[in-house]
Amino acid sequence: AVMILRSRFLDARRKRRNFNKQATEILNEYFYSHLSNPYPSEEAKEELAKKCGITVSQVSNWFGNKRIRYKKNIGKFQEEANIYAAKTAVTATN
Amino acid sequence: ENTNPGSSASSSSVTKEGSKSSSSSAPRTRKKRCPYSKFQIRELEREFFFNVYINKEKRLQLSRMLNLTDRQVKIWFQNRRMKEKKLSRDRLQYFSGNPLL
DNA sequence: GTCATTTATCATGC
DNA sequence: GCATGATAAATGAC
Repeated sequence: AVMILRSRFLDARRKRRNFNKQATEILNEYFYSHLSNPYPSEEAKEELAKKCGITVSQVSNWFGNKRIRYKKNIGKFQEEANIYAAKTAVTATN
Repeated sequence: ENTNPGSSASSSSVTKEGSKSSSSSAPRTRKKRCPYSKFQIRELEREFFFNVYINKEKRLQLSRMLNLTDRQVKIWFQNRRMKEKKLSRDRLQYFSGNPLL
């Protein structure tokens, strides 16, 4: 029984499960409100991880994937960018 | 399986890439990531089991046997140590009171 | 040496 | 069939 669990998490790697919608909202909010420098500090990562209910490593993975996939095709994310830009436009005026 | 451009098994390929180009062309294109073969991984893991840190002598020996550059073997061990550390962190968090499941 | 990262690849979800 | 999260090579800061 324990052995099964152990071998389960050792390569728990690619048993991918999508994040819930709320977590994705939080991550996208941060990403698009820091689009000029989308590199959260270690402290910011921990806070995001806590709010999203995921690990810090998962936060790092998400930002890594997001940065390169955004850069690779900005047009595809334009609509998404506009949505979150309007939602967090306040930060620019602070 | 593993196509490693620039390194032939039998030829006496010299240390580095030949084109240092006195014409000062420095494109320095990033080397394309090429996944290693099953055999290469097995041998690397075998050595990693004995020694998490590999010395220069065994490194050169391994690189020749696996048809990889000395730098590739060195970097593989660096990445492998980071992977081990991450696995330890995951293990720790899994067995303590933070399942996050 | 570590370590955050970039990039391509992998494996899965849907 | 791509979107998405995680991992595997490769680079660079320090």
